[in-house]
Amino acid sequence: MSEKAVTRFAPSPTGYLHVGGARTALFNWLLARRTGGTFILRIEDTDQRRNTPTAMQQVIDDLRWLGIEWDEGPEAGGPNGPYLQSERKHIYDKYLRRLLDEQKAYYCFDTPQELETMREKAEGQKGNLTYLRPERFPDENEVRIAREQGRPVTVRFAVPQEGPIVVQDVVRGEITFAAAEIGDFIIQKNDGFPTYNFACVVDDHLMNVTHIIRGQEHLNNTPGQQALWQALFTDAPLPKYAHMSVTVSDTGGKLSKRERPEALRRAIKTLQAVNLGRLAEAGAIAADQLDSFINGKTTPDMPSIDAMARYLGVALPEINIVDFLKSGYLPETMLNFLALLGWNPGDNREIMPVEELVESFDLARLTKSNSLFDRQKLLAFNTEHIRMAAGGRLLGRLKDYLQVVESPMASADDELLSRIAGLCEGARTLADIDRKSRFLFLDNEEIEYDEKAVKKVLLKSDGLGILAVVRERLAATDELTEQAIEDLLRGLAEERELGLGKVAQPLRVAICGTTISLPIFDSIQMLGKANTLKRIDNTLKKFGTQTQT
RNA sequence: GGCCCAUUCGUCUAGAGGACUAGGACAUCGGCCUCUCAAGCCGGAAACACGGGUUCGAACCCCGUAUGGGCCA
Repeated sequence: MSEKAVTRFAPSPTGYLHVGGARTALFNWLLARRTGGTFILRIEDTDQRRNTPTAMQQVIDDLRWLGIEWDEGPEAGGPNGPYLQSERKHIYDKYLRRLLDEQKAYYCFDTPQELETMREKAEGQKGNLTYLRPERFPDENEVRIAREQGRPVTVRFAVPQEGPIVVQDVVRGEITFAAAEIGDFIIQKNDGFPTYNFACVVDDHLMNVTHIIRGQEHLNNTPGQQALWQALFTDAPLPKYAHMSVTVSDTGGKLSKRERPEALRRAIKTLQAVNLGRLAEAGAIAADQLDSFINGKTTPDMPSIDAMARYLGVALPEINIVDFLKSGYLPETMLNFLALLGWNPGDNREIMPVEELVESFDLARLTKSNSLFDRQKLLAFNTEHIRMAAGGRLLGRLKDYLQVVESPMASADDELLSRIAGLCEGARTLADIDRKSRFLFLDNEEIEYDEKAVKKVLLKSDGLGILAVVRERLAATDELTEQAIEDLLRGLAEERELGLGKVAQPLRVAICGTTISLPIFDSIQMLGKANTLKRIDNTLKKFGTQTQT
């Protein structure tokens, strides 16, 4: 792998970066890094309707979080800019002119209805729906007339019809397409902007891209792009194409952003007694918008979806990179896991730090078949990466996370957070750490008691009675060190011939409201004597009258 | 509907004609450990889609079928 690869990631900025896009970016980035080459970020924003103003920034933020840095692109600059296709129109116009002058492309003025008719006719015959090239290409005068008549004006590439088009794919080998199957595709839209198929060919050449790694869904576009490249840049060698397998969802089909709204829709339908008024309010949308969403007609934007899910307390499947961030995954987990979806190092290694991924990466080892995105395995990877990060970069990751989810723990100092993180060995996500520890950062009166926990631990087996004894003994202890607390609790358990759990659990529920927390001895020590006693008192007072069960 | 791609345990995969009694990981099941949740440790079950060839020999090569996926509509 001596050749320095120039690769690119070319998202259209339609929203957050999702896992599929992140994987494409990762593979291109890995190859560039592996070969000491260049990784370019190019924004494909020529579709005027689909771009949202903040979307590019979101994609940039997500890539940064993952640690995928680009050598050329927005904010980074570079010799082949601009890197926003919307700012490159003059370049595409130049190449388009040349194609037109050389009779390699031609204008057409078909209305959508006419196209539809042609299609139906084609379907009736053989089912081969390629565009029928006119015998004579329209001239400028006809273009002017068409414009005056208000007909759409597009430009099509005249795909050379001699011989089959053979694509050399790094992953799949030789793939042959009949030229007639491809059909003259549109390269400039009525709005004057180039289509994806045209712009990316021009840009890839101008940016000296050597390798195009992308999803299999682009395979069928490739012969057309290849023919275009050859028409445009006769002598330039083609870039190497590598079409990766697609990542499919466990719900079937390609992993898609639509899964989150769909999951929410299902949840709303399944849940009993949903207060729709409140729900609409939570999502900051109008009642009729909500109605139309529930009926599958429209989809509100992501913040609304997220807010409604939070209101209902349902967890939506993570799809976008930010979703994983918010669920407490580490960026190195994502990189590692995504890399292994469609690639492997050829031995039994699985958990790998980023540097190892870079060192081991090899295009020849891309997998052919589609793979399913397995969240359980992701969780296992995260557990492992949290373990590896412990004592090092975990602290920084945890702080970022707490900030993002606005945890009350976010204000804690580094020393405390380090100690807490140290007590969370085996945590699967950063959310686990937050969940087990945030009781330390709440006011005594803010504790919410989990109903099941109270029933099981306090109201049964005389949990409250034991708690009262624990309270007295804690009060009588001068200095609550972890050791002192342990001795106290173990002593009591032994005395009563109980397991430690029978003593520790009521205490745990008393101080944090649930049965899940940091180790109890440390918990008490960190909470401090006064708060601990106060919380026990609150608990005894609140549930003391219900002991007779 | 047309074209393209794929098919090894439930899932991700190793395997590039004899090294395969098909290896690993996640999940699952059983046990151990245990103050909770996890984690950890030990053990088990679990796959070459099907049918034809080629070959002394096929998970591996060829052809069909089936299934899944993608693109164009």
